[in-house]
Amino acid sequence: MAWTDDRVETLKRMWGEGASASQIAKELGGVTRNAVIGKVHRLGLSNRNADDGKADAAAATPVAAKPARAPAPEPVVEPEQPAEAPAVEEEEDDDEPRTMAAVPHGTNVTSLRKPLMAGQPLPPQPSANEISPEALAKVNAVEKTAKKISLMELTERTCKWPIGDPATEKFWFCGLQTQTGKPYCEAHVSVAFQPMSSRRDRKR
DNA sequence: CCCTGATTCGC
DNA sequence: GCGAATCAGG
Repeated sequence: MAWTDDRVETLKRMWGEGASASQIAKELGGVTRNAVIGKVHRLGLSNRNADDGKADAAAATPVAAKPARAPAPEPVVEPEQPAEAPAVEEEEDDDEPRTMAAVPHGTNVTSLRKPLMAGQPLPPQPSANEISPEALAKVNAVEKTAKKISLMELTERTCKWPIGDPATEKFWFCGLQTQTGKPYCEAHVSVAFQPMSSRRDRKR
């Protein structure tokens, strides 16, 4: 695969949007994340420096300009952006055979658009519903052994099932290994995706 | 273990 | 210029 203008453009865009090298590589296809990183560096957009070129020689000489002084705690105001907070929901393939098993008890689906900033688009919380008791028990058991990872630690292979109250400190994600492609671990998949068959084998 | 970007260096 | 291998970290 060659770095066509088109692909480079995509690379720049995604990198600018904060996508990871592997994500970009996957998007482009035919390249590895190493290739992407290598290209990123060659393009010189690895790190965005506010000032480039003829800046302070002192700042450009980290080795020599390293006083054994106390590291002056400068309030470095970095315009860092959380990239995309809603890492909970994948935006790509939205054609998953998901069948909302249970919407939280009294959740106003219509009014959880902007007010809630702590909890992003959250998957359905388990509630006493028509979910197989076994699955629920399973989940409860899993929650005890969950890795309890934070939002930033979520990856495509970590269970994104939220545990606890997003408005509280006691909030984390399951974090166990996902089942494969699924956003949740096995236990949570079983409660998140209902086998939409209520009475499958009826008369046939 | 999973992941991230950074760097090196033969091609 | 390219990117696999490797490094260094979370």
